[in-house]
Amino acid sequence: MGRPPCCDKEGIKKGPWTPEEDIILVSYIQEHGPGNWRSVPINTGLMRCSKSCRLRWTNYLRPGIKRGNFTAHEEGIIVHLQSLLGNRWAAIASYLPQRTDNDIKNYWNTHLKKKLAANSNSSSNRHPIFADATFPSAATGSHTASSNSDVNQMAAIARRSPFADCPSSSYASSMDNISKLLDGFMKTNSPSPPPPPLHHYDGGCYDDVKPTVDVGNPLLSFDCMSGADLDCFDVHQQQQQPASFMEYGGYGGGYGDESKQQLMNQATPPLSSIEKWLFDEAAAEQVADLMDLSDGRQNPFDSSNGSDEIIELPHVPDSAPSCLLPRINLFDLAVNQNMAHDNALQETWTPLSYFSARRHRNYGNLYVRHSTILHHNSFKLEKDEISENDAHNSQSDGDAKQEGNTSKLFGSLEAHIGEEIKILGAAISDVGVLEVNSGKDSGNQNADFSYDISSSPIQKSRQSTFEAKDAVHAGIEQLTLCSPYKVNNFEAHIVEADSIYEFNSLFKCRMEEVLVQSISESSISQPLTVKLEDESSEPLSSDSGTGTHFIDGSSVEDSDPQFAQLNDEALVCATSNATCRNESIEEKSSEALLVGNKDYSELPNELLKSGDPQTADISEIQVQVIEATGH
DNA sequence: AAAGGTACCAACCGCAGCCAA
DNA sequence: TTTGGCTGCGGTTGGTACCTT
Repeated sequence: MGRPPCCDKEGIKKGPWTPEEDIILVSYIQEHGPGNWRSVPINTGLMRCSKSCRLRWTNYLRPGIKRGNFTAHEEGIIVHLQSLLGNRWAAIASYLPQRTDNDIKNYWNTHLKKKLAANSNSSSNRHPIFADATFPSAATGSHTASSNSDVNQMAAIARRSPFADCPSSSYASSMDNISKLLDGFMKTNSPSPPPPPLHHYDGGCYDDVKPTVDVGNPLLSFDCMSGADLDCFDVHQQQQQPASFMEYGGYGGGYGDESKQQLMNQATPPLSSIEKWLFDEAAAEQVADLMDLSDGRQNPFDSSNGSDEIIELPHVPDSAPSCLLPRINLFDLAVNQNMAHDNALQETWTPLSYFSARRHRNYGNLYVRHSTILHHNSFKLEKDEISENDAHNSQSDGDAKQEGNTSKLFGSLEAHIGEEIKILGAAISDVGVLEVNSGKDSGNQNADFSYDISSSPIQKSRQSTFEAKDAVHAGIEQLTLCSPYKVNNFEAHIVEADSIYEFNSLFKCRMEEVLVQSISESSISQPLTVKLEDESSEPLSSDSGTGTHFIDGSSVEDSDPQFAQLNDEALVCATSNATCRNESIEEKSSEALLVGNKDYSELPNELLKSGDPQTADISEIQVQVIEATGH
């Protein structure tokens, strides 16, 4: 009868997860996919219950999660949905794919609730948009779940929202593309079968989720209840809503017009006006503004703040100091080996990971290609914390050839990769837009672009720079990411989006996937200790005899494979060179890979000019491959 | 500088529904 | 049909960092 217990109660570890536990879990899920949580602690050796593993993955490790720094738009959505749904955080989270229910719940309890309470004391300052609205009062139905005063207040506000005045949204079509992304990610990275038709993006890339919009969904029942009053809305606009919008909430996931048509032929519930308003960014921002929900915090990674300052990322002990260069090169994390090195440590390692992505910012007329080498020194092997058995179990599927490295791996991972996840995640969380395709096809000419890419400088430069090489998906923007260590195979991940905003979402998701993948694949399957060549050593590439390698590329496409080749050569070298593995790495000078394009020489200068001790020495900059084109 | 208070959030707890054995 | 594990969900707690006095 029943199933065997997922885990014994005794010996179960509680409390905060350690970075090495995270890595074990991530690498396991990377290989097997999420689900079957009962087997996770058994197969990985994690002393955690399955529930804890699931929560850790769902709320923290899962790709595509955006953490912290809720935008005013998100705040508006949360407030509005909370007023409609009550404390149904999972349902609310389903409308914010990058946020977890736990995160939203915490944010509500710690921020929004207080702001609403404060706002309730000054309700006379309500924005005219509410005061003048004549929205029907249908939301007083039983589906308005919450009973607290905050909710009632917000429900009252919601009832008076001016849906009809809001322009159409691009938000929901983002969900459509995220579904595509999800599908692509499943095909590419998971051995699991493709998801069944009724899936929608849940902020992660695997999870099966119940359709959010169903018969009992208050957002729909709302309209049903208030149908008599719908005449006050722009029904025509509703009818013209793109199919992708209709797919939101579990009806999406298909590719192309054919799939969309099929989906349209399904029993798709009518789009409610409240949804239109809900997903409309402008409207949500209005809500946020008028509710004065923003606490004025400024996202340090938000380049829209107009700052050109170099942002220092939190320093991780024993790890490489990092900084961000807004508007210039968000992903080039400058490294100072000296600061990171600790001679007292007996075992050190230097994983050479290549994190490459192309990214075009729509600020400053710069097209920047980002390549980062994360260079670690002096990582101590914490044998007390991670047993060899743990390490072995974490690789239970075999990889005997890597067995000699496992203890080193998990010892080395320590806090650093975990922190790296956070740092890069933070950087990823507010990056700009990647490549933008220029064309528009006839099929999309009527698409309601919330951002007119045809008039953007991005598009113009895109035409001159990338048109020849990249596949053209007319009418869309296109993002191409090169997964680390797969550049030679060039598994390009092409994501299509209908707007700049979608690109942001998709890019964030994809980059985090790439990051996880790079950790799982490169750090685990690749040797962990990479001896960097100093200037007197044998060069890694025949391109250079000095140890400094020049990638001569006239374009991003040219330099990218060269860079990857050099990177792979470095790894091969480390693999074949046994002396690279277990010796303490003494002070090694770095190699600088400089693009042979004078236009790229400015970033190191920027770093030098910065006066930042962490970045001032160009010899400490591992790699700078940057391209600025056009303009 | 130290102590106390507060804010934040990751993680746990417990419940309910689902479903496999 | 029954049993009990799995999963999703919302509420709560405990630890840590920050702030105030």
